[in-house]
Amino acid sequence: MPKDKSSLKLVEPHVDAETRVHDDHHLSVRLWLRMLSCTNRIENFVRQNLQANFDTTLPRFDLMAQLERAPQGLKMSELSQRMMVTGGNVTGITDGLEKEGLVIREVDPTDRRVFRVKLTVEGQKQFRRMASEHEQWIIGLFEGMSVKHKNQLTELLGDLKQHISQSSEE
Amino acid sequence: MPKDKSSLKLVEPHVDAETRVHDDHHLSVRLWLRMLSCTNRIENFVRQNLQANFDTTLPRFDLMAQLERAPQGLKMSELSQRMMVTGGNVTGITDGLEKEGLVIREVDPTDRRVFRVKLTVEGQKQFRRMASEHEQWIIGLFEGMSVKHKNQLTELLGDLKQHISQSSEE
DNA sequence: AAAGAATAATTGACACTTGAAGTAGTTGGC
DNA sequence: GCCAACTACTTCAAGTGTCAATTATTCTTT
Repeated sequence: MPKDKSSLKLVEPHVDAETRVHDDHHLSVRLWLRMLSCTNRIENFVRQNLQANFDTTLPRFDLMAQLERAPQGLKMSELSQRMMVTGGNVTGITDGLEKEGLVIREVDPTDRRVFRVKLTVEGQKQFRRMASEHEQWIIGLFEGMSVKHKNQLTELLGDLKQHISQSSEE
Repeated sequence: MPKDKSSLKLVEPHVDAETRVHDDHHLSVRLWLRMLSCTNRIENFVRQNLQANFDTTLPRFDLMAQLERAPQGLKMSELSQRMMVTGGNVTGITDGLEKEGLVIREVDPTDRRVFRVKLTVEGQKQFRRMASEHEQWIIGLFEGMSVKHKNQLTELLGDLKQHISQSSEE
């Protein structure tokens, strides 16, 4: 167990080496746990509202949201990538939505391995109804926070996202 | 209330009074999506590492983490609350861990409805091994970020958590 | 053109998650 | 004491998620 991590970061100069290491280690974990906790709360809130008000689920909503901003349709693999889930998963969710007539698989004429998934007219209608309520929920959850703080938070998370991409791709 | 249908999209910057309000509304949604994206990436990273290095899962790890800081054991309902998941879920995860001898259900002598769930000695050993690696993963993911920014982020998320608690409890 | 590698999507096995319904134990008012 | 309401936990069905294996198609190489 390495005790010497002093090379890690610059820290306030008034603490001794041991405390510095200790604090620095736990700082990241604490931050992560807090982030997770916030996200989970919001996610649960949204999930419950989607269920109660529209009898649908977050993944379905997510998939439809991706399609809404891609009117030309998306390949299954593109959906998988954008939703950050595996391909097998996308198959299942698409099956469900297609069965309800909200989404359609169209064969790509240039490559018969590919499906282009699109929102149906019905799907567009339903999504728009959901999206505008969804926006209100989110605005409500964040309304206790000033615009300035929201911007700060957005920016910090942007940085984080950059750094993560580097660290986790090997 | 805006009849605007493009609620989830990022909008190109037209700059007039109307659009500014519009953007202001979208600020919260954008923030939320970014937060979700960061959390998902980290969570996926941790999940994969837990699977690859310890052949276990995040929920199992989570449950054991809760027990580790409660040596007197926890009731199923307490676990459910702390992990922010439903009771039925905790039953399943506990079943699995108990079957592997990492966790044990002890009957509470004062109330025969409740179980006190505890880590076994074997469970403690395994958890400590996992926890110290887990900490390194997290530190690694966040190491691109300065201590100052980590502190800022932690504080902003703390505020957010407060505000959310108020908004989402009715 | 045929063999082999690569890509797109699906399938199946298993784990997690919720919500609703069910079982067992406890509590409080009569 | 008794019974209704409440609490703690489990069970079940359906949806979500992963990974590994499979099928179908396209690309590459010869």
